[in-house]
Formats: sequence, C-alpha cells, structure tokens
Amino acid sequence: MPDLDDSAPRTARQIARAELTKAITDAARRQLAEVGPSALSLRAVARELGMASSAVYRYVASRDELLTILIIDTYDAIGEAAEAADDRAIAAGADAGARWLAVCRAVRSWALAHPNEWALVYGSPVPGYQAPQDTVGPASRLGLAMARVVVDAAAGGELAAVASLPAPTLVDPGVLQAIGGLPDAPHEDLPERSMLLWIALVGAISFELFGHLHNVITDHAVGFDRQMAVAASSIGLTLPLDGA
Amino acid sequence: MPDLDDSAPRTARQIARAELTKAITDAARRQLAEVGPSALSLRAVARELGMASSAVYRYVASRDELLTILIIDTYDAIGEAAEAADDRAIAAGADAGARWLAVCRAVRSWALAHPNEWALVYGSPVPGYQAPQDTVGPASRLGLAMARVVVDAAAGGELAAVASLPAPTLVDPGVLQAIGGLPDAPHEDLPERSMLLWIALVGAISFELFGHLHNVITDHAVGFDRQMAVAASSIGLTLPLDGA
DNA sequence: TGCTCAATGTGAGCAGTGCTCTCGGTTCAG
DNA sequence: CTGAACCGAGAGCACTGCTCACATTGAGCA
Repeated sequence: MPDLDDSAPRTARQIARAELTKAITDAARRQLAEVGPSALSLRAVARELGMASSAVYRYVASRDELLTILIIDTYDAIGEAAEAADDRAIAAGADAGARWLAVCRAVRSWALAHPNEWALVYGSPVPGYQAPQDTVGPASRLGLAMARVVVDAAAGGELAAVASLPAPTLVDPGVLQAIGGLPDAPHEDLPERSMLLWIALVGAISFELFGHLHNVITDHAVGFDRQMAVAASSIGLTLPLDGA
Repeated sequence: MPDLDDSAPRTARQIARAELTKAITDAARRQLAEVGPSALSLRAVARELGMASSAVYRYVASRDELLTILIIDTYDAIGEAAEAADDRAIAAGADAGARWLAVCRAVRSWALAHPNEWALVYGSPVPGYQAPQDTVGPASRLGLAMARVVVDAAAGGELAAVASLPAPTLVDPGVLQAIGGLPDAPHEDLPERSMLLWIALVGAISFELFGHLHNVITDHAVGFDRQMAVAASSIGLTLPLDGA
C-alpha cells in the first residue's frame, strides 16, 4: 500500500490511482443502493469496472474497508442533509420549532430516498466489524446539527419549562464541549433530554424503513411529524404541525 | 415437504422429524448467538449435527426460512421477558411508573444478553427478505406488553396531564382494538404518544448495542433509565429513578 | 407377511463469494 | 538507464446457498 497522503497527486500514476479509487467507491455506492449492504460484492464491483477482482485489492484493502468508506460517506450525506435543511429554515426566518421539524423531515426524506445506505449506518453492524476512528467525526455530524437547533432554542428562550431529571448529567464531557458547554437555563439536563430527540428521530425512521410500523400507523409522514412533536415536547419545544 | 400440521406426531418417523427439526433450530440458535445473523451458515449447522448439508433442506426450505424461525423465537423471547417483568412488578405491588421501568430494564437486559438475536429482529432486515405473516403476532408482543402498562396507568388515573396533539389519531384501528379501544382520559392521543415509548425503548437499546452511544454517554445503564424517564414523561408517567 | 411408495440421507456439482499469490508488464525515481 | 515500486490478470483456496440423481429406510396397505 503506497501512501499518497500527500494532498495533491503529481504523477500520472497517482492521478490514475485516485481516479480508479473514486470509480471503485462510486460503483460500490451504486451497488449498495441497489442490493443493500450485505449483498455488496467486491467481485461485482470489479465486473462493473471491467477489471479482475484481484485488481480491486490494490485500491481497497478488503470488503470491510470499502464498507467503511461508504459508511463515512453516508454519515456525511445525512449530516449535510440536516445542516442544509436547518440553514434553509434559518434563512427563512424560522423559529426553533420550525427548524427542528425541518431537520427531522429532511433526514427522513433522505432516508426514504436511500434506504440501503441508512440501513448500512443505523442497522445492525456487520459482525466482527469495529468502527474505525475515521467514522466518529462524520457520525456525529447529525447529532451536532440537532444540537445546534437545541442550543439556539435554549439561548433564545424558546424552550418551555419541563420537569428536571435528578442527578448530574451523564453526557460525555467531549460531547458537551462540542455543543458549547452545559446550559443553565431552562434545564441543565438539556443535553440528556435532547438525546431522546436523537434516538426518536433515528428510531422512528428506522422503524418505518425496517417495516416495524407496518399495520401500526396509517399515515407514515404525518405520524412521523407527530412523533417528533411528542419527543420535542420533552425538552419544552413546540413544533408547528399542520393540524395545529 | 410433508405436511404434518396434525398436532401430535404419531409414527417414529414423525417423532424423529420433529426432534431433528428442533435440533436444527437449536444449533442455528447457538450459531446465531455466536456469529450473528449474517454469518449464520446452513452448512455449519449441518456440520454441527454431523449430517450432510443437503439433508438440512429436508427440514428447512432455505436459510431465509431458518432465519424466520429464529426471528419468531426472538420476538417471543423479548415479549416474554417484558411480560414476565411486568408480572413480577405487579405481584410486588408496583405502580405504573415502576412497572414501566421494570419492563424497560428487562428488555434491555435481555438485549444485552442476546445482542445478535436483537440485531436479527431490530437491525436492518436482510435484503429481499419479506417478513411472513407468522412474524406479526410475536412481533407485536412487546408492544402489547407495553400497552398494558400504559392502559392500566390511564385507567388508574396515574397519568399526569400533558399537552395534546392536534387532529385525530393515526394509529391503526386493529392496534387500537388490540389494546382495548381508544382511551378518553387524560389524553385521547395516548396511543400515539405511547408509540414514542416504544420507539425510545427499542431505539435506545439498539443505539447502545450498535455502538452509537460510544463516547456519547458515560454510564449506559443509568443513561438508559433516564432516557426512559424522559420518554415516559411525555405521556405524563413518572418513573421511580434511583437518584430521585 | 410382503410390496410399494414416500420420506430420508448422501455426495457430487453449480454458481457465487472474499481473499491470496504468482507472474508478467508498466511506470516512476535515482 | 536501470532497479524498484506499482499494477493488472489469472489461477486457486476455502467457503457459501442450493439442486439433483441416487441409495436407503420405514410406514402403511393388501
């Protein structure tokens, strides 16, 4: 494995290598979208690119590494979808509730459009697979986007009072630092309560995507909005639902 | 495929068949617990039983069917763990909050003890796999156990008032019937709000099991309790946490 | 009791997988 | 210009799910 961590490829060989690596990941991405994570085949990727299967191993160490690349891509895409939706809401002058609803809907839309990618990151992990450190950055992007809305809402006094949790926070100090410290008003347990929003968002989408809501709820889109509204109410945030 | 749907096996051959079928599923269960759903191999099961791999197909139509059996088993085991915990809490004279906490903890304990089985049912579905109708009964067992606690809490006046959702309920009529109809007090949107408890329970456990809470929360057991408390508060239910 | 046919077990085989290794050919750097 | 690094191809290994022809066994019937 040659290290071409040097930012810009210089020689023709390095350029070809970069291009071929991209072609491989692109083909893998297409195949992931089509057949899902567990059926993603390195040999099929090689076939699609017209090369021998063994040649792919010059560029990708293993199938797991290829999946890791796609995992990182997916986390990034989800995080970007959330950030973009929030940015649009901010530009439209939305309050915290509207921003939050916009983020939730954007993430759900992304998931519905990319079910296999969603399953890759939020479904069961591949056995024996240990997430490398490279994934934690992109993985936290969605959480940070959500935290931004909550922090803004708290700072802007947009959160109604709710009953507090007992005892000090259990949220990791590194996380607290990433979101700008522990808030004092209206609830110092806000980080922990906000985690429920995260769990509810990802959980509701996964439930819908994985079929657990089949025959349980009639209108998935509206039901999703209302689940998010219920979850948001637990941090004192009110969402502007259509029916309201 | 012979149909021996007739309840009791009569002949020696039918007895042997029933026993071998059980041996196969047992071996598959062991292997599932060891290597996870995606690595479950029909050939390895056959090896463990000392028979030719092709012989297994006399008893199980395909690997997918074997997985379906395990899925049903798992749903049942989770539902039973929840029901048993609730029964114990009731026997101990617990109120709705304590019952609910007991159920949550029991399900989490079961999941921690059987991570691969949990991933099989609540992780990403295997591609191209369509859940047969046989799974919906066992699958709803956990939800019904949870509903029992909520319904009892509502009937016993143990739910505090919370802000209501707009518009009528979206919960499937069949589900409403299964839990004994739509309640009128204190919130007629109780079924929908309760769904958040379900999503939060399964979501929090899956997050922990799949590694998404790594470096996010410090004490998983306590953090779980508190997430459940936050979720429960959205239906006006207060959980008896240790720190309170 | 003997016969017949279905149920059962076996091993070979097909098509596919991830991955390794060797063998040439190409390209880059000193 | 030469040696070394890189690259693609193909064969091959061990594994998978699944099928099929064949032999065996057993259960019910005459």
